Amino acid sequence: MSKVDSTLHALADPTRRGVVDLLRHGPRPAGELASELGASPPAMSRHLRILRREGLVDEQRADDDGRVRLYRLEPDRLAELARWLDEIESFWNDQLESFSAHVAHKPSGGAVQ
Amino acid sequence: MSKVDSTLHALADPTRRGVVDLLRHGPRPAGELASELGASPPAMSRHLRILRREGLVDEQRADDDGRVRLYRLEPDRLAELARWLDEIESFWNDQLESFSAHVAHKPSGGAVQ
DNA sequence: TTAACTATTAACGATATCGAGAACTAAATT
DNA sequence: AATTTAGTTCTCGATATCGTTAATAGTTAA
Repeated sequence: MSKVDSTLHALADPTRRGVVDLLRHGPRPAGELASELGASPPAMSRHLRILRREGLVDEQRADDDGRVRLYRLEPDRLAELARWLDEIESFWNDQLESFSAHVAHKPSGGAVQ
Repeated sequence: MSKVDSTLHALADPTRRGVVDLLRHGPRPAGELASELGASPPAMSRHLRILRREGLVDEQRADDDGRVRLYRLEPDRLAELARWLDEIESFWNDQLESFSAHVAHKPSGGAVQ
């Protein structure tokens, strides 16, 4: 349903998560991603296609060498995922609060920890 | 490597993510989770076992009826995942900052947008 | 214009995942 | 004690996923 589903699916693979980890520090050519993560070029290409399809990365040819394809992180989907997690956490904190309020008879501002 | 991998794998399935979404609002019996998400009891049981194995949920028998197994969210793993995303986002913001610094010659506090 | 290089796509086999139905366990009800 | 209820485990077949090898496209270098 939500786009978070497909984002999670894309990140479920360790190689693809490794790509995201590497791209945090800046754009990189597909070949470097492959060699650093111990994946064959075809395998990496497939992973990159999935990440591209899910909008997690973006591709662009290198200025100085048209053969090289630079991949860079596209953080919007990750931000969505972060929002989903925040949502869950806020609900969770509400529950903890109401629980401690129940116990301590102090409706707001109780030290939950 | 990291525990985030297995967490993502556990959340990759839409049914399992639906379970997490439902459990945000409070504990629920396995049967309710199954019927609300349109999964057969055996299928739901398998999904719950995976979520339990990855530490995302916890199970406990109901006080008033020992047949019922209540599942509740265990948010630690989700918090780890949130931290991983925060890490990526902070790197990303650093990059945006250094980029805008490059452009605007003002190292800190520039409006990135 | 060839040859080398970067990367992608295609075809195929191995492995993993998932759901459905049957059998089983444990607790409550009668 | 026998039956019903809640949930799990087992087995099996269908489907999806992933990696490897081979072939292809586009770009640069000789």
